[in-house]
Amino acid sequence: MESYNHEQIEKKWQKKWDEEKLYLTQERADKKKCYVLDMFPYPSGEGLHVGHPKGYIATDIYSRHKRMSGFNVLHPMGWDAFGLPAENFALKNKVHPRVAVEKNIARFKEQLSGIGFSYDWEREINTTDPEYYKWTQWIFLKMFEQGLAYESHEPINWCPTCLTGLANEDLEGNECERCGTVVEKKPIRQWVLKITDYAERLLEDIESLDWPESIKESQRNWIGKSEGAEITFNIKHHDVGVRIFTTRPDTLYGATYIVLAPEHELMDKLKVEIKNWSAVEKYIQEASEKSDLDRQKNEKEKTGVLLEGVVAINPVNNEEVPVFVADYVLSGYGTGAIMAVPAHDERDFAFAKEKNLIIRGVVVPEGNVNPEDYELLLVSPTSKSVTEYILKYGPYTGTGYLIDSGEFNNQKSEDVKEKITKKVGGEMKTKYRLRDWVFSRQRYWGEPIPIIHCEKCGPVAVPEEDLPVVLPEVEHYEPTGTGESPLASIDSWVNTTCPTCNGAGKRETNTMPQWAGSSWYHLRYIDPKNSVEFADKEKEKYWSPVDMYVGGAEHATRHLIYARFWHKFLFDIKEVNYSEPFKRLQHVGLILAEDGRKMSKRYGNVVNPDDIVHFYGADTLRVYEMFMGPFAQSVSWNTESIIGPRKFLERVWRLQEIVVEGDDSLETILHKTIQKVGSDIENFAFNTAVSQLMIFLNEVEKNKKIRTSSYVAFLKLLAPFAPHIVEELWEKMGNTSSVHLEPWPEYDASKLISDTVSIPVQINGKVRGLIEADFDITEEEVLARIKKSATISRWIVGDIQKVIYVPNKLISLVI
RNA sequence: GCCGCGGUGGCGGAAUUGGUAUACGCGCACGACUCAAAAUCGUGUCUCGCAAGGGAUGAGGGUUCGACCCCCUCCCGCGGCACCA
Repeated sequence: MESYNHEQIEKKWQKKWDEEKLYLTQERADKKKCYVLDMFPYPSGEGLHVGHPKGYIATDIYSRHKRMSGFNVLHPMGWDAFGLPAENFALKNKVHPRVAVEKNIARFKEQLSGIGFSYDWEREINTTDPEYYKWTQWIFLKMFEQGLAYESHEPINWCPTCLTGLANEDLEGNECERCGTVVEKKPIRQWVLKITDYAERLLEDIESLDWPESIKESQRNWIGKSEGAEITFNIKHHDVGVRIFTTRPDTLYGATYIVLAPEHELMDKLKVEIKNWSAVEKYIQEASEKSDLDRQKNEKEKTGVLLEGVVAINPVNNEEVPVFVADYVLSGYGTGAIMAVPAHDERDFAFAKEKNLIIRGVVVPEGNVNPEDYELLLVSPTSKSVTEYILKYGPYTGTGYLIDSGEFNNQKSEDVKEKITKKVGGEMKTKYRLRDWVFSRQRYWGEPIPIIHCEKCGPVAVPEEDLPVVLPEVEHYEPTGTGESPLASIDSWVNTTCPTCNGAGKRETNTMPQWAGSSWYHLRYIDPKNSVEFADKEKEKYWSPVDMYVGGAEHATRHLIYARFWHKFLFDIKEVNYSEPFKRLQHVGLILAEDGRKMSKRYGNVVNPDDIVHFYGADTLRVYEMFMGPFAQSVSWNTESIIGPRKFLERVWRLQEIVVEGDDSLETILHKTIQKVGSDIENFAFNTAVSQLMIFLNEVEKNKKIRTSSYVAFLKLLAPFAPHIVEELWEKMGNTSSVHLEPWPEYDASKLISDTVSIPVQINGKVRGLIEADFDITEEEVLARIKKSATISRWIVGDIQKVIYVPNKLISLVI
């Protein structure tokens, strides 16, 4: 027997599979489909490190297993090549982004091909291909048509390093997610997508998804639903009122002042009324200059100014209350105005204390109160005593029974929210934290937004037949920093005619963000070459939705929200059949460097998969990465440990020497292995699947022989994990077609049970011995055997009071 | 602060979801083969103890014949949200 030469074997089969187009996918009515998708990579200049393929290995194993189990599997790959990373790389290396991307893709592809993935490369897509982004632009126009894409001049987050506007999702705290620079607020014209129209559905449908709880939770937090009421406080001697938003209308009787956000529109209208306008104006000015960072730093410190001469009226009791402007109220949320209830809200309490304002409690806590103090409340539930209590302990933000609330006294706070709102003519309202998606970037390397600006007609959609609007060649593609994209300087491209009136028009020069192309790419794989329609309806119906989606958890509140939003929109305009794109999602845990840090060129700790493939082989790499630990968990790479999987494959290689005809001794373990490997793959528990394969191999070696049929079954179980070595061994058995087209072995449930069992004997909760017995031994027999055994029965001192027998598992005696 | 996930040998991690804790692998130690080394194979490897036994799944309590698993109170790590009314 020649020794295991991984390099030769792997090259041989990769070439052959490719030539035979083994993994080509077509729609087939006779088979159930399974769509297995990886989050496609940005082809960055650094190339793949050893962590990138982890997810791809998992989906490859999953796909191969599904194929062998009779499914028609769609398993494609492509490139998310627009956006800042690609552009920044190009700028740094002084090459055109298009050239850089082409080069990087070639490099990525070469690296991937060495690992033996079963992608259908005929469906390869690239978001920067005009034939691809034609449809990205098309979707944008459909949204524009429906009023979901609109122009806005609101101040947005601006990264002073990347020189572009950003969406909320592009921030980490208040830093640019790309470069870590603290963002500024900048008022520039921009395109915005109305994702907030979908907030409720995006939230509701989370429940239907087979996704990790942590990602679902992140999305719920990101959408941030809260239910409350909008209530108007009239302003004395004035015909306008202040519309406030509160989640606690039940505390309306406790409202002792009103606060407006500095940017509130009422400020201008009340200008003449406000006696101390210069002070107020100064405060507003200062607030606008404060960065978000300053605001957060001084979270505890509440600042604000009283609007002298302005008095609001609490609609529930006609009480006159003062009005403040303070930056602890945010203009972007709710109505930008609140009623302040210092007795029952931390922030209002802090502000009231600072400014010495009235604090009036109207809700009595339910339990959990210092008994002495609670007595104070119960004996005399008056404003005074409650206020004393609150001053002593701080605000009570829970629910309870109302006091000092007129007709609502003694009712539970939860029960009166709607009643009180109704009484004052307010309205129950639901608010979301989610903001509309700032969709324009002032950068070169992105999809041009297909809009033409006309002085007469306003923004006009580029007619569908004129798509794609191709990104023009440009001499300088560096960002300008002016709020205009580099495209603005190409007059010949910018100046065009208005499609509506044929007058002079100017093209929109902003481009789309990084996330545009990836928001629908899962659909492009279904019909990757279609240039006449978005996607063939029959094909879409056949493949949709994605059955298994695998990628990093860092996309929880970015790509995964955007893609759900676009998909729902496409569902609404009847382009797709399902309202959710990704039925099941697994997230892949990072592979960290040996030093526990992220792998990065910067730290010089990158392990290149090419080296591992060359030295240990792709099959070893695959088995190792799956064996390292639970799939979703991060683990540190450890080149020392990779020897384990390598030795395992070498031992598998030697197995061919001990294949015999007729030997039944491995039946039970074989069927257990078939069962466990299959269910583990389905559950993404690859580490225990590999471990079970190792256990089986250990048993075979102990047995010193394996019969042909068991060997065949074992090879098939290993095939998804180590496709090359198995294919070689399969061929050596005399087979002429690929093992990867073979059916997955089935297990026989009756053979899972071994003839004998060993039953631990517990006496008063401690294991005192083992009873080796035939399967299905009765309780009486076990007890008899215990009595016979001196080493066990010596522990029985006194009467047996209770016997718990779990058949074939355990017996427990209580003395 | 709120929410979610987690904490098991020297290391990565198993444990059929309440039934022999530490599978599988790495590392380490010893042995075989060898002139020698590598490779390979074998044995051992949670801890205290000569042993009989005892103790241990972040800490402490509880439920149970029996708890890594369920309940309560804490501690630590990771992730999301956070002046969102």
